[in-house]
Amino acid sequence: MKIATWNVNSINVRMPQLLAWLDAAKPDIVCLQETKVVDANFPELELKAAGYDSAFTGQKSYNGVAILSRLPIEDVQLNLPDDDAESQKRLIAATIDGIRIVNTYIPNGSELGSDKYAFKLDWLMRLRRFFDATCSKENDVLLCGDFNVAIEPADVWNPAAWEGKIHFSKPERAAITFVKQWGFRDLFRELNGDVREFSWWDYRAGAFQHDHGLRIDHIWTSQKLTSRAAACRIDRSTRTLDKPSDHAPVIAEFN
DNA sequence: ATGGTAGATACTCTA
Repeated sequence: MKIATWNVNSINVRMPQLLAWLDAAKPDIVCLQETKVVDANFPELELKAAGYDSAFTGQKSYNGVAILSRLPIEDVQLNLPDDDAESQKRLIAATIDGIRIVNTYIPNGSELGSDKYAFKLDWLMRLRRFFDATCSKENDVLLCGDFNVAIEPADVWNPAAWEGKIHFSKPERAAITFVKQWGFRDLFRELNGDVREFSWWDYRAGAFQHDHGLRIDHIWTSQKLTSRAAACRIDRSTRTLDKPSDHAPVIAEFN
């Protein structure tokens, strides 16, 4: 069982790359973020023709998340429980092959002290409450997506320069750690030790060419599911393509 | 010191 997460930064722009990548990487389940399309325009039929069912929730221009799967998608849940119809589309959950999959596009936060930063911290508290209220850590649970937070220094190309900046400030790291303490393991660290690999590189200033990146795209698993994990890796190949997403896919394999 | 690029939209915002 192969499960991947990828912030595609517009599914419309990335569709040719997504289809080619599905064909090459052959994941069973893919969680997408920043689809940037309303539901009426989601390319459901093209993905079905490629062998994937989909569940999605999107909005115009910003945000938007989707789950693609070769196996049946059950018990789809959209948004956090206290969201309303106007809320930003940042969470979709579903059960596939007995695994509760929770796909999130955690708010960027813009800059420390901003309204968006406060929204990010609050969103993370609400995400923790979502797990307390709706999931059991005795089950197979997987949380993945663009977390917009680097957890530890090894997740940052220049930790000294990034300390206290957006994506690596102490309040963000404390808030995401509180989510983790629900009962998750960071699967990439669990399986790869202290290696320095990144999942996102800014489009500007040749960041990818210099490997000036952050590891902000994550796959976290409950203890039960962690024990089935065989591999977790970041697929940098998509970042070398013409007109790439700024994020690379992260792929986990389970026995 | 506050640029650099990309995407969607509509003459700017978000990342």
